[in-house]
Amino acid sequence: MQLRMTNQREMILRELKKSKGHLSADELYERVKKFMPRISLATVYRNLEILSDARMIRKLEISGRQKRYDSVLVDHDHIYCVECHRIENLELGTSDVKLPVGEAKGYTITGRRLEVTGLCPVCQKKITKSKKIK
Amino acid sequence: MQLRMTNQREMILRELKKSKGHLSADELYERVKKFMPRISLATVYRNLEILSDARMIRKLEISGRQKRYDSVLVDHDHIYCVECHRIENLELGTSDVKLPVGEAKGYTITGRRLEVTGLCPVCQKKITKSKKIK
DNA sequence: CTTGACTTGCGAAAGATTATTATTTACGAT
DNA sequence: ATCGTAAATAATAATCTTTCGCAAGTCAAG
Ligand SMILES: [Mn+2]
Ligand SMILES: [Mn+2]
Ligand SMILES: [Zn+2]
Ligand SMILES: [Zn+2]
Repeated sequence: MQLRMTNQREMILRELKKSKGHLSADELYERVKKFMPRISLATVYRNLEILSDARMIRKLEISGRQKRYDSVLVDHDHIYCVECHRIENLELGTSDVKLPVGEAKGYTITGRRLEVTGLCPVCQKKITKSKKIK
Repeated sequence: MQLRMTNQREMILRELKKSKGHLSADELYERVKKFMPRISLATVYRNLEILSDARMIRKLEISGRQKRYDSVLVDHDHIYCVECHRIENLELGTSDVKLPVGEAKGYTITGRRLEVTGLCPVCQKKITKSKKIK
């Protein structure tokens, strides 16, 4: 099977890269629709699947009900705001995480998913304010 | 609001603890149904939510479409087979993972989720066999 | 026994993703 | 440039997981 670079696929890829974020399929759909009003949500899903199979993007398994997609291909971790569900990249030095490489529990290890959870600066402020009101 | 320990709730809790695994709501439903044929799936979902709010079990945010529930309350991580989706506990020493405590990127850190991915022993064997056939 | 808060079972609804299908399109070969 | 065809699209239906709404049931306190 050979990949064709259709207008839709190109646009989806471009918008994901442009955003620098971790968009869900429907967020991406809303953005792409600005330029291609007739595109279908299923097309966005289909292409995100195809593009991640082709290792041109990454599908993130992350907290929350919706899957998110990342245009950054190099390995990295994420930090997640438990309040507003914002996701940001987290660059950890090699000394920060020492994981069993090779094997553990008889498993052949292929990777890891590390998600640090916390409160983002914006949500911290909101909470501080709401406490003052009380 | 006070929790009542109903038969259904007790059974759900018992079966989750008995399994020692990381069951999804519908897996648990199937098991409980053996003893309580008239129980509703919604009751299982409702109680899993209530029990995890009450910190009697933990709801896991992990790879896969379905949420999974854990009867082990102490902090621990997981290892996940990318082939058969089995999930096992992973006890990592404090020296294994050094994460930014306190804050990073302006976030107030509240926790972490670490998921090591790999191939379980069973799936390794299966793959080795299928290669031999070729 | 009566009251009222907590629960249940059931069906419907919601939300996210995938499948189906008729039609269109990209692109290598002619 | 045109053609043939496999790949892709739009629209829609279907599926899967989880939650919701509500009438009926349960239980503890008074
Ligand atoms: Mn990222
Ligand atoms: Mn566990
Ligand atoms: Zn936030
Ligand atoms: Zn496996």
